[in-house]
Amino acid sequence: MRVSKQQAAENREGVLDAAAKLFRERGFDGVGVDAVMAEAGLTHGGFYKSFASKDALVAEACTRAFRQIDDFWGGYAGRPGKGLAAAVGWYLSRRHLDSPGDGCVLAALAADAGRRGPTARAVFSVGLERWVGYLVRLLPGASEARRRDAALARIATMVGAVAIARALDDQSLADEILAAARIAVLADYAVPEGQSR
Amino acid sequence: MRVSKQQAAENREGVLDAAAKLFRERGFDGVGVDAVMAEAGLTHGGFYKSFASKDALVAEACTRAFRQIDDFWGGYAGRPGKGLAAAVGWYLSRRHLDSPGDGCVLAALAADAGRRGPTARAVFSVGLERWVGYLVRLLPGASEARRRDAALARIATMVGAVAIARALDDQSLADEILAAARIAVLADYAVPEGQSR
DNA sequence: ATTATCTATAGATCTATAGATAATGC
DNA sequence: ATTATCTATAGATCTATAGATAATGC
Repeated sequence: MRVSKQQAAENREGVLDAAAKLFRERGFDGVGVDAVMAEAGLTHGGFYKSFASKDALVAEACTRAFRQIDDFWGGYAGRPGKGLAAAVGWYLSRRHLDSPGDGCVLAALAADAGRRGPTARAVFSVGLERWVGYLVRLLPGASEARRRDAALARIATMVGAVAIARALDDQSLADEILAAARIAVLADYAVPEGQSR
Repeated sequence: MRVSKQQAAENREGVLDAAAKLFRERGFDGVGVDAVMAEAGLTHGGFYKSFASKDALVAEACTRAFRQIDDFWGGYAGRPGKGLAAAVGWYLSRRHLDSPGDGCVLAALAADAGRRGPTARAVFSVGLERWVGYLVRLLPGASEARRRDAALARIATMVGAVAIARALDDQSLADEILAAARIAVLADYAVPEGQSR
């Protein structure tokens, strides 16, 4: 019943992976500690040897989920121009909609995070700030301040579009809002100056 | 212990008001039937005389919450030009952030709705479509199709900005994303042609 | 007599803890 | 001997139901 120190560390990682996935799929209140442990292939009793509380798990699991944003947007942040369209294309896609457990933590859990305490909210503040940094690098524009505003607004558009599209029963309306968001996020940036609108 | 037919109808309305408020504040999974009934000043046992299930309550409470969107945006939809800035000004305000129980149902519950069944999601589809209708009337623009795209994207921006801002621990970052969304939502529309960007 | 609400409770689930178990690591 | 995990369970909470209660409405 006891495993090696390394295996125990791997198990802890597995719990975090399971939590990061399940929370995004069902929300913080929709997933119990038992479900997370079961997803990780463990029994629920051992949970509190690794984590102080469910709240601590929430914070760590979100930190982990934000790392996927780093990987994705950070990966595009080096390249200019075409990178933005490709990244936005995936973000505002049906594929992203249909895989919340592996998708953007903000689109899946921003409202849930708003109902939690300072610990989880701090993770979201730091994570958002990093995403803004990557996006600022992808957006051409005059001043740094303007690019920062543009990045913040575009993140809001993308996150809102995915969250809303998931809430809809009407698939064609969901596709419409994704398409409309794509146009708004790429307009004035991917398209040469003065060509759009 | 029994009340008049009229009083019973009023009690049912009170339960829906309580649910519409509490769900937006704590999420569907964060509020039990008992809490809703207590908020309405009733005991939980009587709940199932009025509603078939919690799911039925969720759907009806969201329908009620969407009616507030009708009142607010529908009220502005008649007037052109200046109405948009005023409506957006409230929507993207600290006051709205701080009163989720009386605020936009999409900003508070879109992600939650995405985890529910077709009944609740149908309410969101119909409610969103109505909001789009009001906003299309507020947005000048060339073709109907372009105005519809603009309305959808701007709804996504507003909903995303409020949901994200609520998730943040950092108040100044929250204010920043609200301000950035304000600029993005009003640009090219409230500002005379060619003057912005 | 009907019925809106209340009291009480069943059965499930959730967070958290206690103690047992058995393999690791000194 | 230490400790990672398991079994078992406490105490709270959640959805839903059953039966009692008492005022309405025929």
